[in-house]
Amino acid sequence: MPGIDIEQPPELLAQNLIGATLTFGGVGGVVVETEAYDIEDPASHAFIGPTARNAVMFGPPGHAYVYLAYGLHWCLNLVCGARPGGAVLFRALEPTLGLEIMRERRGLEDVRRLGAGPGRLCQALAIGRAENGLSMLEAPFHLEPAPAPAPVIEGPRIGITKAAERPWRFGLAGSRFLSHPFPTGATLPDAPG
DNA sequence: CTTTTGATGCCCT
DNA sequence: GGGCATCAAAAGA
Repeated sequence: MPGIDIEQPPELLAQNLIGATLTFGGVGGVVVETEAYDIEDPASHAFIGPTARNAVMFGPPGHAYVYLAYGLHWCLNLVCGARPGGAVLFRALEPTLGLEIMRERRGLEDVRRLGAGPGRLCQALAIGRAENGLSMLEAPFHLEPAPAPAPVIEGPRIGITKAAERPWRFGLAGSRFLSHPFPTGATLPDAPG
């Protein structure tokens, strides 16, 4: 069975999602930036245990955990199956499918910013409250593994105050569609230098 | 390029 | 009531 292996810890799943293709309703692109969150991680919504808001994170793996950040922006996560409370936040896409639709949703804009950020990504794909709890392994979602191992870089996560030093942010090396640049020189051991 | 700040909804204690 | 896994616009360099 080809497909993303969701039965792995979030920090590995997050790396393996780099270079994958994510679409929703036929609109989307290549995943170029992710972050991992874990139940033992003070920065994670799952850290405090199951609540009404984070219930999806403790449910079936492969489902979408969608939450509202700062009262304005939706953020999309994939629940992983290695253990309860783990998930991967999709932080940036390189738009490849439905470019004009994404442009309309976000207003005429630079292609590089259509999906560069968790809030922008959700606005471009029209993902919101209604998608919370849906399986990302079935239509209208489509998640396709990277055709070949992608060169991945890692760095500290963004926009959090707790455990901010944890290097659980991952990006496609050299991509021009990241939400924010990575620290120069930051690479993974198997990445080309 | 950088830093700063306002908008805004909901969850938890 | 406090705090937040964000974004865009504005202003300075």
